[in-house]
Amino acid sequence: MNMNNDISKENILAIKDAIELLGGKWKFCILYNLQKYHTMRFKDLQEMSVGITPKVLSKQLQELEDNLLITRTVNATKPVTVSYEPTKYAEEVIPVIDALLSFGSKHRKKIKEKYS
Amino acid sequence: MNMNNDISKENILAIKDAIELLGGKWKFCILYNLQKYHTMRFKDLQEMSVGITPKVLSKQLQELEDNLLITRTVNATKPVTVSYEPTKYAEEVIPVIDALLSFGSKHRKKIKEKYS
DNA sequence: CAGTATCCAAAGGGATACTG
DNA sequence: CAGTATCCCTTTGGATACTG
Repeated sequence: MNMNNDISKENILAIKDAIELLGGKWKFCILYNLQKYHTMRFKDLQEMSVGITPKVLSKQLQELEDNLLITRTVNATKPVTVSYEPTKYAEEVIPVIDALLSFGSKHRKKIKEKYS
Repeated sequence: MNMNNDISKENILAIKDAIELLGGKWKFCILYNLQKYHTMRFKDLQEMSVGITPKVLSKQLQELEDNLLITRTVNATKPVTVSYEPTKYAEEVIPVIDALLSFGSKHRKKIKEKYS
């Protein structure tokens, strides 16, 4: 098995990087919501990501911000609100989300058929 | 924020399902290699997934098999060899792998530029 | 060759309560 | 509202050694 070519190795590294960046239980869902509604507040995201606790949501958002995928803006309202938005760079992730969504839907149908 | 529509909820569930199925550190790399070479032995996969231990590889393969994404075939050679192949159904995952690979490559370039 | 067995460390994630 | 603090549990994955 000839695996001694750089392209394969590069590709493997690219996939690993992407997964490291976007992996975990929540990030894709957060990005999906932000792409769909464009701007959301902390509370909105918490309600939409059913089951997530504030601590976990906070951490996911910080990591996404660190990776330049979202921006965080504090609004001078009373009480203070914070809005999150996807960056221009985050558009690069849309194809991944779409593909994941498409596969997930097919898979759910397949499972549904199996047990009906 | 109007999130009370079933489509959004369904989509979120689909994404969560897909990630649950394919998430983790190795599965996408394994599937990438299997799509590329079509058939691989345990040892090949271990060498290509640099750093993976046999125990972990074994578990990933079992989970992929349970989810109907790969097949496992024992060959009556001496010593015994085992070959893994992607199923027809696994073709549904290719778009996800491609998108992930594409994003990962762009991201690696972006990081490389940043620190050069 | 293709795994399994055992042990262990770290990361991820959740429950609950609290704060500016 | 938008988090943080603390505590804790489970899952994931890795090291090492061993087997048919």
